[in-house]
Amino acid sequence: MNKKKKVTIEDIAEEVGYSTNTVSRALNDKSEIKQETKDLILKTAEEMGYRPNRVAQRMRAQKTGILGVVVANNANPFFSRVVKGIESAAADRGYNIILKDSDESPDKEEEAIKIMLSEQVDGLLISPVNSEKSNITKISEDLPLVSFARHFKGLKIDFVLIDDLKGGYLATKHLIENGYQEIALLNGPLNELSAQERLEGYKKAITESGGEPDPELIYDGVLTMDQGYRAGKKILDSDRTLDAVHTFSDFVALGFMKAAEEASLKIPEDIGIVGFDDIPFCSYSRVPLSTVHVPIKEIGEEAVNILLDRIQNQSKEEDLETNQVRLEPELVVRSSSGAKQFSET
Amino acid sequence: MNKKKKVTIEDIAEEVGYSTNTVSRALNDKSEIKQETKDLILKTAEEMGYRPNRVAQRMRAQKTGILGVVVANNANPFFSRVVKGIESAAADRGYNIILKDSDESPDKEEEAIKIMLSEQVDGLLISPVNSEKSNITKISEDLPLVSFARHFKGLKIDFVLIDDLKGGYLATKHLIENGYQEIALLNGPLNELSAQERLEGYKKAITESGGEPDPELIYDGVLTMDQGYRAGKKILDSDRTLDAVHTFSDFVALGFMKAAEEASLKIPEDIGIVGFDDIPFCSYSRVPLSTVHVPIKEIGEEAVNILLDRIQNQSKEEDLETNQVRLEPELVVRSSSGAKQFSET
DNA sequence: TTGTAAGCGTTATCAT
DNA sequence: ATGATAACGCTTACAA
Repeated sequence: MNKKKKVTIEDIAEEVGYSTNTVSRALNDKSEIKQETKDLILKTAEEMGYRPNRVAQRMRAQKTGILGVVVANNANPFFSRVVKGIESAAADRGYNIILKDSDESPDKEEEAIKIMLSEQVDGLLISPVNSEKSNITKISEDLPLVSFARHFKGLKIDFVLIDDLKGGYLATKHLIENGYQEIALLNGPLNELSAQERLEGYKKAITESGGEPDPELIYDGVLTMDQGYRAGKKILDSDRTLDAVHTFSDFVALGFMKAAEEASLKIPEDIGIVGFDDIPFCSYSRVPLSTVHVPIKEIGEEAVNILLDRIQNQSKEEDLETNQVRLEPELVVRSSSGAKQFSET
Repeated sequence: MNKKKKVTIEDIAEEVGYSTNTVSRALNDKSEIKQETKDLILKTAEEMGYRPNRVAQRMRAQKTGILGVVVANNANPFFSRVVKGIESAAADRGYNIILKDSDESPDKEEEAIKIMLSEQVDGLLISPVNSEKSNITKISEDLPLVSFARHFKGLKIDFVLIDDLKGGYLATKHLIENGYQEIALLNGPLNELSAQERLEGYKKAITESGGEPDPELIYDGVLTMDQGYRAGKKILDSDRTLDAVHTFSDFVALGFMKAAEEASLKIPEDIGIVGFDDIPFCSYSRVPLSTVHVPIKEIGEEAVNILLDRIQNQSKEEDLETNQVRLEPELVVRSSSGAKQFSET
């Protein structure tokens, strides 16, 4: 029993005594064909275990039905859920996805994009590592491209992301309203636009309340749980006082929370914490984490929709305006914030 | 500026005045070619922005360089990290992956497999939803196939998974040794072999200690955080006494933990909890979660290695033995277990 | 209603 | 060292 069994349209043709053409017509349910022959062919194909060869179909169609997905880090639950949303939305519309993980590395990202190009993907979905990518414009001229969760700074490229400014604003304002006064920001890497906007939101909330942002309370490049933990250790160990923190992600918040507890700080009495993303674990952390909820699934779905629209309108006059969507974040108050006003007014 | 710019080997041939053949040779760095022409061709290709068309290459090579990955649920951090491991290991060896999420649905899984077949993937990696899949043997005759994290019951199909029996045993034994006496098992769906083995390990530990497994303490089909929470509610609300629980996943444990705290139970004094998987959040839950650590990354890597070995040896006499690997789990004691002996002896 | 033949982009074989 | 040609499996004009 050898492993070579790939049944082709020709094998079927031979079997039933019709031409490959007729077989193809039957398989694709074309009109001009006798019901009888069609039935026979379909039955035979089934029996022989025929599966259409997508590679060959592609070769003809000059379309692959594949969407390339370059994710920054699939080990991050936020991204893995977006990916799931993408896969599901794509599948609903008959597309498959090729997944590459850039692992937050610009080099791997570039390599991944090249591969996607070679793969002839019909479109590309990407959560860029670096928002200042000069050559991406060129690529997007040839290939429908939508960035998700992050985007390219100042470029006319479709994206779906969270209104980060609003997110940062909401979180900070919430902390202020609850009496916290020295609010730190553990921001992400500033080369990411989302981090830049988060910072703006943070500043806006503080300024609006009559305060003034204190540069010493602003940290950037804190991305992982571990980094959050270590940053927490360092900050809480220094003589810099603070009574609240807003972080770039729930991960970071969780890490910080651990550091805070190790420093014997009470949450939320001594220190308020507000994260970002609303991953499922927020309700299950040591102290349930207040955070900014983000419609993760929708990010993937929207991104796929926009991309497929663009793919399907590719042939028309290309006057499609750039489609830049910002989904609304929402504050979710749990226990890690909001008690300051009672304990200290 | 139209979006049609796909440069082919023929375009290059025309440009440099050589045949497509020569261009191909230059591109593939074949020996029989003048250095001079090669340089010219390479330079021209670069300038024209040529990218090899993988679809066409595949058509010729009758190999795709693609591995199909059917994951049970990419929103589950355990799986998403395995997927990351797979993608990374595959990329290292020059393979791309097509990802499909079966969403724990047998129907979607079947559909996904069909698609992979059509995609002509060189091999298939799958975490099966249902371990009793009769037609998978047929498929594995045509297509190199390795299951990961889960496997097909009694079939001669390669797999990489955790020694679940040992995992269940380790966790239960640990609880027993720490003085817990009524240990419940919140098991996964019993149609999964891993759940069956987990149960065996649980029973083995109890029997070994001179006890007898109590069917009333064994629950199955508890898979998600939410289900863990609701199961916890129900169990703790009943008059059935218990002082410890071992769960099918950390998720379930986290859900159960929440229910336990809502029932004002002290962890680990009143109730001990041991999860499974060791997802990164274990250290960050309300009470740091004891669990059974699983070498996640290695699962993906091993699976890819085995699969590629099989792919590369496909042509040889197919006397390769089935390669069934069980990676060793390891007990990780945190705070949610192990104090019973002190508080109650 | 069915068959013939061309072509998608690439590479391998066989000439030259 | 280079070129012509065939072939991979499929779909689609065009013929019959």
